[in-house]
This record gives sequence, C-alpha cells and structure tokens, in this order.
Amino acid sequence: MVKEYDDILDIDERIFEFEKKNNIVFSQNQKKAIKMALTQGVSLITGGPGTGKTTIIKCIIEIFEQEGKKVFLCAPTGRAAKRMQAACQKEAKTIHRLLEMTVTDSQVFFQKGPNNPLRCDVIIVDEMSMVDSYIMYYLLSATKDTTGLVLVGDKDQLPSVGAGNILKDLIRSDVVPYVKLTEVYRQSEDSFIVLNAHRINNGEFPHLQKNSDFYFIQKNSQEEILKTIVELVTKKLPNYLSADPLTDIQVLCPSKKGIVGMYNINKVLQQYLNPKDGSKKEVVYKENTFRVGDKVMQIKNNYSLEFTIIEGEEKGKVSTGIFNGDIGVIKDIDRAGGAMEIVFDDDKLVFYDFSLLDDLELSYAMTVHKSQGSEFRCIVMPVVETYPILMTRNLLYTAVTRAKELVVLVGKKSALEYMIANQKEAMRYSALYDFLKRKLKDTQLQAL
DNA sequence: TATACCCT
Repeated sequence: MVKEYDDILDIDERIFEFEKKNNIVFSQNQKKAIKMALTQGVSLITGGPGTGKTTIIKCIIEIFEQEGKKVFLCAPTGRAAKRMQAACQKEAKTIHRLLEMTVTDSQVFFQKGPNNPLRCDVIIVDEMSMVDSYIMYYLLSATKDTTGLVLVGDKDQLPSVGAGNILKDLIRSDVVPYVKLTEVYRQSEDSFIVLNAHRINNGEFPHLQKNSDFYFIQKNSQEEILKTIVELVTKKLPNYLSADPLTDIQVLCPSKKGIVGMYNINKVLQQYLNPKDGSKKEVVYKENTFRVGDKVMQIKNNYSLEFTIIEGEEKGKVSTGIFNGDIGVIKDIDRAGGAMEIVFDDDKLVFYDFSLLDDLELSYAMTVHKSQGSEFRCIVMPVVETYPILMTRNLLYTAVTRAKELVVLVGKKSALEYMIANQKEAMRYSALYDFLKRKLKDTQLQAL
C-alpha cells in the first residue's frame, strides 16, 4: 500500500463545506488528520474518547465518496462495527465478516485474500486497539496495493487479548504517518475525569476534590468495598445523580472471580436491586437466575436474532442483529413457552428463546475488558490487589474513560498506586516493531 | 494467572 492520493483537489474547501453543513469547526490538528487520511496510502489516527475520531471518519468518508471512491468500513468487534455503522450512516462490518470468514469442521479460513482481494479504494478500520496480529495479517493479505488504509483507535486503551500490539507498534515505529488527537471536546474543560485520565496516563495519582466528578473512596477489605459499592449503586448515586441504577450506573470489575469480581457483584446487586419476589417470574439456568427486571448482556454476536423497535421514529420496524456487549432488561418470562422478552438498547424488543441462554449474562457488573468501546453516565470500580496481569494503567484508564459524568473508585490506595505505575501491558514479545524499524522502509506494511 | 475476539 504505497499509493498516495494526489488527485483530490481543494481539500481545505471540502473540509470547510463539511464543517458548515454539520455546524462544527475542526481544530488544526483534526484537519491535519483528515488531510493525512485523504492523501496518504496508509495513515493512523489515535485519540481518547471525545477527541472527535468519529466525526473525522465521517468527513473522510464524505470527501472520498464525492470523488467516487469506494470506501469500506470495519472494526474488530460486532458492537464496534454496529456503532460505526450507526454513527456514519453507512454499512460497517466486523473485519472477519468483511473478509468473509468461513468455518468448516474446525477449519477456519477467509474467502478474501491475495487472490480475491477486497475491491475498494479505501478501508477505514475503527477501534484499532482491539485488533490483533492474526486478523491484521489477513486484512492486509486481502488489501490491494492501490487500496488506502485509514486506521483509527485509542492507543491508551486495553491492548488486544490476542497476540501483538499492532496499534502501539505502528506508532512507535514511526513508519506510518499518524496524528494524535489530544483535545477533548465532549466533557467540559474543568472535568476531573479528563484531567485524571491524562494524569493516569502520565503515571500520576488522580487529583481528588470534593464535589468534582471523580471520587476515590478508600476501603481496605474486600467485604467493605463490596458493601460500599452496593450502597453507592442502590442508594447514594441514584440520589446524587437522579440516575437510574440500571441504565445510568455501571459497575466495572478488573476480574470475574473473587468477592469484588464480576460474578459475585452481579449476584449481590441482583439481590438488592431486583430481589426474589413471588410475583416476579424467573428462570434458573446453570449458575444464573434470570428474573423479570434484571439487567442482562448478550455475550455473543447473533446476526439473525429478530427484534422490533418499540420507541422513537422507527417504532414498529422489524430488523435483526443483537451483538456481543449489547445490554438489555428482561421484561417478561414465559416458562411454558421457553422464552423471555428482553428489551435491548432501550428500544429493541426481542423474543429470547431459552436455548440461547448460554449467550446471556447478568450485567449489573461487567469486566473492564467488556466495557471497552461503551460509555455510561457513571462508573463504579473496585480497586483491589488481584491478578497482576489485570492491575495495569491501561485497564484503569479504560475504566475511567468509560464515564461521561462521574467516576467512583472504591478500594485500596496501594492497589490504585500500583495500577497507575504498572505499564507492564506493553510487554508484548512482538517482533513487529523491530521488523518495521529495520526492514520495511519502502515496502512498508505489506509484510505485516 | 487472567483478560477475551471472530463465524455458521
């Protein structure tokens, strides 16, 4: 991919038109990112939440399409693709689907590849932080030399669970042109969430101040932490924020196991927020009890699951697709019929067959990994000594930046300090960085 | 030791 677009004229003019039409003003840095994407064969845009990545993608798409260029949109997860599609009003797929991933008895392969490449002029990949070397390799194998690549993501979020550290290695190697977006437009300038997200990234302890939007409540035992979290979610925060404990407040856990792990917090919060009650229907499935009123999460992409829109302009419309990470509330349970009614995303009514229950979990609490890419009014997180691999700066940063209005950390100061200091996640034994540095001066990404 | 993504 060495093509450079020298054929798009008047980029400044086009950007200005986009600004006018959408009633926005880009910063110099944002314009630089757009121009880069429009003129370079491969480019990379990185920035935290609220730095304008999505708006920039929309502008890039619009200008490319005005030029008659064919643009494909993709992301590493189903939810990220769905969000991208909604934001851009243009079809977006998982990278896997774009490459036409096929599974036949334990064999996995991609229909798209060097002999059957993606036929388009530009591919835009969002949420690059979650892309691992495996899928990146196949994406590049299916990308023609004449197809441009625009890679977008937040380098400070959790790295892919799979092998590699693609986004950071690409930035570090300095082989691919990139723009770092730093200014945050979403929150007000005096937000402690933004300030402290930066401080955490710099290895500094958060600034704490009364009546701000960032709290750290010191508790030393796990039992105390659990008790505090229950009080916060059931009473204090709903009052303080006039918030709905189900939709506005999200507990995020570094790990699943333990007293303050996801499983246990879910169980305890269910008892307080939606207790057993003779009048409420429920179904016991394996370790979980699902009850009418419970907050739940779909944990596997289901492209064929049908839903009816029950709110807003599209009311009555029937469509399909509930994705890994989608959150819903159980409205009714029909045990004789073997199905329940769940409303996902506040507006999608699904008749959910019991045979799908392996793909459903309680969601009063979720792991920080699962929360990646989502945002909530308020997040609450236990901070304790847990598995060292989870006690990292990125994990803390990712959790904190999920909050739009309020962050409450509950736990041990020493554990919080440890996380802020711990950059170990960067320890990936990837040869990509060295490889890029040494060999790829001209062929660049082809051998990735 | 532990987080967890993709498809039919």
